[in-house]
Amino acid sequence: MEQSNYSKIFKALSSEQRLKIFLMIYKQCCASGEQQGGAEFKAGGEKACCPATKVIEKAFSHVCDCMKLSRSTISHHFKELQNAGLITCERDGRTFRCKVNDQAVKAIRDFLK
Amino acid sequence: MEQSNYSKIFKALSSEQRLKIFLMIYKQCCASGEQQGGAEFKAGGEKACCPATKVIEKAFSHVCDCMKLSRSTISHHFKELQNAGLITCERDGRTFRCKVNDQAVKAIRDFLK
DNA sequence: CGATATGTTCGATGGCCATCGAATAATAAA
DNA sequence: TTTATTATTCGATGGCCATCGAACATATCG
Repeated sequence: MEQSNYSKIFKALSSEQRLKIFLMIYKQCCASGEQQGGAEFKAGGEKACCPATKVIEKAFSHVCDCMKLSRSTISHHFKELQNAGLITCERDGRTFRCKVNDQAVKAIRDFLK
Repeated sequence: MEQSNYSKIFKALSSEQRLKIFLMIYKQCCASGEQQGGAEFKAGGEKACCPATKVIEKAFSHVCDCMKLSRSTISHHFKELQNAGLITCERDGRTFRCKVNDQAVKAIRDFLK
């Protein structure tokens, strides 16, 4: 992966709020859990953890519940994470499906190897 | 490592120029090598590669030679990399010693583990 | 249909930041 | 000591960006 792509990824994760959102999706649980009670993502009713390929439903709503940011700001952050290639999202009716991009995860893991 | 620390690291690496500088130091060779002829860092006369603990001398000068940025800007970028804990630098007379911080490298590698 | 819930888009705003050149400091060489 | 080299600091500037609220769009429910 090219340097400019890496700087894009790092720029996307350089915002503390956006990093939190990304990790919420990545871990499939509320990143502010330790401080605020640990509301968890429900992935199709399960309580799964860490398989990056898993599709998260209602990601947007859950992030809204966990973070004190306006909806428009959160929408913006989702878009930035998509633009950096970190996640892919898709709407179906009122459901917002979302998953982490495996390639990006691999790229991050391969950085400094 | 805490999320806020990670966002600091990622912020430092989110600038394409700064990422290039960091990788120059990390790899101990000129990051713009492919495009511009590959002037190399001389680490005490050797032609070493990738041991993060190695101290690089005259890092500042070499970066100045490799990049088209003013010295003040490069000085600023070195400072930002230090503030993020990615490198440590030290002046001794006219020599500028510099090395990558192992802990930071480990933290980056452990991200998403 | 009307009401409610859920996301998106837009314009504004305030703040941060990459970059520069000039001035300064510190050191080495002549 | 004078000069040249090298790095830091400072102030200015232009641009990007995180955030908000309002308006709009879309979909579900009653």
